[in-house]
Amino acid sequence: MALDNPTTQAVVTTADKVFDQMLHAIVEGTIKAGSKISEPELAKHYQISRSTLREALNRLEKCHLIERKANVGSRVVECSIAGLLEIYIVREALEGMACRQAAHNMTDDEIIEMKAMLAQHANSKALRDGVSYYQEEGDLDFHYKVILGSHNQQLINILCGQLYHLVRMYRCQFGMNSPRATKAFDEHSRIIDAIADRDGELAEMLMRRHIAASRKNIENKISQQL
Amino acid sequence: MALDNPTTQAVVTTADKVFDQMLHAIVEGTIKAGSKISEPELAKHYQISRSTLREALNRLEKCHLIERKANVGSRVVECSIAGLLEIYIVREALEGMACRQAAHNMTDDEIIEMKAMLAQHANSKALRDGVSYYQEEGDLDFHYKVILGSHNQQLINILCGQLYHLVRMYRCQFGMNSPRATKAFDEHSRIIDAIADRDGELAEMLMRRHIAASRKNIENKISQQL
DNA sequence: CTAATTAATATTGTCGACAATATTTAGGTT
DNA sequence: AACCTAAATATTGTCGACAATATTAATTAG
Repeated sequence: MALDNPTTQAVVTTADKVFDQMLHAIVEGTIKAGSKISEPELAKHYQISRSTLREALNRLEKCHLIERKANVGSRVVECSIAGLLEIYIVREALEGMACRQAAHNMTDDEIIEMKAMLAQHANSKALRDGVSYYQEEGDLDFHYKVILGSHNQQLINILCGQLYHLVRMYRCQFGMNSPRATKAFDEHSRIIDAIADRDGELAEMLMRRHIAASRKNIENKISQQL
Repeated sequence: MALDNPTTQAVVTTADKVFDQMLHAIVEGTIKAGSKISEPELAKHYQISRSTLREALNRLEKCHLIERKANVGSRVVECSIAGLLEIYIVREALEGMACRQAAHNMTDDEIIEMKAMLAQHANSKALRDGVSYYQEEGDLDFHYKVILGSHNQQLINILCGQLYHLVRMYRCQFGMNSPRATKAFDEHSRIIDAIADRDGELAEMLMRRHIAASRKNIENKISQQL
């Protein structure tokens, strides 16, 4: 899968595998949002002991994909509009800062690599045809690279390690294919330019606007539906 | 304890208690930073089974206080200057945004309560005498209130749930009592004013400067020591 | 028939033992 | 003596069973 998380270490233990499977299942909605998680049932389903399952559940909790109450159990998080907007607020702050840091800390090679990636996106059939590819994988790839470029392990952990699974979940469940594809591409280009110029202040501002625009796009859609 | 985390739910299970004890031990350095964690040894020390201990370890990992490698074990995180600066970068971004949100979302009552808290800090003996109290608990209390005032659950979780334990750990281990006490107090006052004026943009800017000033203060200290 | 109380059931929390993997120690070869 | 190899040891991962708590069902009083 194209946007495999560079921060996720190699999957070795069975708890890792089950975590991976459940991650996909939750993100894609196979395990429904808001549903209660039955440990005995899932343990039987994955053919593992409850201890191992609970280990996997702990990692899902780290990604904020499930919530646990003592002596009661776990539930998959709900996907609400309010929750989505909350995430966008966090992303605006963190990715904005990541972008500023990337402008300071990215190596020249990393910048070259990023430009190459964007050029590839520009040529990609999917972008010309429609919105699908770029919106999904390409967009996430771009944001990933910027975050990694910050060279700030805390930022990387929070954004790539936990928040992005939630972002993907929302994208899957709400089926986001907004008409911002080409516009977003242009914004990405300008962001890279700012990073290449080592202009952290501008880079942060552009990234924040970029994310805020997506958020407002959603807010508009919602208000229209009412 | 004055700055008990409002997001931490009631401690009911034994794993919770052990988590709490280990949390304090790590923050205060009783369990040394960078040290390896022996599951059999600690399980014996706390008189619990390894399963329960591992449950506690999982929560510590969620706070980024320990790091685990598959089939190898857990280590307490190291406290490096670089790591501290990374955290300040994240705080600047997230608390800045939290402050902006607080300006939008805090209730009038919450703002009144905050002003009262600050007035109390101004009168507090500790502030007049020295730097100790305000730097430690008062400062954290202030930041907590702002974060909670954002009414953004994601922000609250990340900042209060995980990042602040690390911040406290650094404060304990590096023994931070900078000469910024009265200056910081003034900055807090202006931030609250901005929130009361519902000026989110200014509130964010002031909070970011406030945190950036702390970071630069540390950077200066370090460069002097070299 | 409704509501509260209690009994029955199911689920989560905790435990100790075994299996798989890593680390250390001992031994042998160059 | 240094280095690689292999046995021994210790540590982590996984399992199934029991205890504690919550949820549901049954029973009884009003």
